[in-house]
Amino acid sequence: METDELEGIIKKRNGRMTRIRKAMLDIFSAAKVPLTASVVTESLSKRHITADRTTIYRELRFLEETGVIREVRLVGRGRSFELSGGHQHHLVCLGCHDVKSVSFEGHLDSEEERLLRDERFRVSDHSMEFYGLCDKCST
Amino acid sequence: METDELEGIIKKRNGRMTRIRKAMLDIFSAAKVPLTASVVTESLSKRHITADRTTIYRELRFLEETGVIREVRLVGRGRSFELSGGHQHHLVCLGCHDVKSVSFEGHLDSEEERLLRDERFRVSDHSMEFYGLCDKCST
DNA sequence: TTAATTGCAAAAGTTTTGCACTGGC
DNA sequence: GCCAGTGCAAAACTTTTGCAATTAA
Repeated sequence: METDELEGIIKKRNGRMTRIRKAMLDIFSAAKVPLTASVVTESLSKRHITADRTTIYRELRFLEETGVIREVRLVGRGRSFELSGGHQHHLVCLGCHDVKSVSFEGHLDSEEERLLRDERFRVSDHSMEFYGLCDKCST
Repeated sequence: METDELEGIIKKRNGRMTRIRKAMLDIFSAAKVPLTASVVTESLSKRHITADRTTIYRELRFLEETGVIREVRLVGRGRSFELSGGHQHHLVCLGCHDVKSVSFEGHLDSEEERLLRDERFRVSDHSMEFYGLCDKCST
């Protein structure tokens, strides 16, 4: 998603482009893996921007409600978020706990159709994570 | 997994069959969805068994380390656990927040082989969750 | 101006740690 | 009797709430 596009979404919600919000959008745009609230706080510090915990959490909720970011849950990690665009899946190393985002080359459409037919469950989103050992840790 | 089998696993770890541990094994065996620490505490109460929070958390860790249960992360829910045997996936309703466990009829073996080949990542486990609306909430 | 955003204080919820006591085997 | 298991108190960590002050538009 482009920065301009993000700003458009936020303006529709009567959102204002504050220093903290802009920095958080930058941080999520640059992130290659999902970020927790505390990691976002650290990233802001590196940019010499201080923000109260409360503000971070409120902003995360705001960005999630506007659809800019989405929540990700990974075993062994705290609640985290990533940019909504470009649906990512994750490789979580059980050795070094590193996370890598990857795109899934398979397709789940037929499975989602089956769930609608058999379970009467209308899928709108899914998550898929792989746990195991990365190259460094597998020896 | 059979109860006898579970007891065998625990004995190998020098584990003792206490009232609380036995009750927790029963609770997880009967559960149809992943359980959080607080839900486990409530379930124990219903059986007139009181257990300190500390004990619950220590027991959850013990059961996870012995491989009896595994951690499950679902968006919108706290950290939860389910019995390891019979790998389950989940339908999470975004309307009523109910969870249903289902087995996936597809196959991810080829995808896991691709990850080993292209990413040098050795998959040992995966999670897959579907989010959407259940029958009741989709009207 | 004025409504959205922020910081601060405080509370609520979750998970862990240290230590002394209890209870399975 | 030994040592795993337990409860209690306390701390660490995460997330939310209420309110007054600030600031983008």
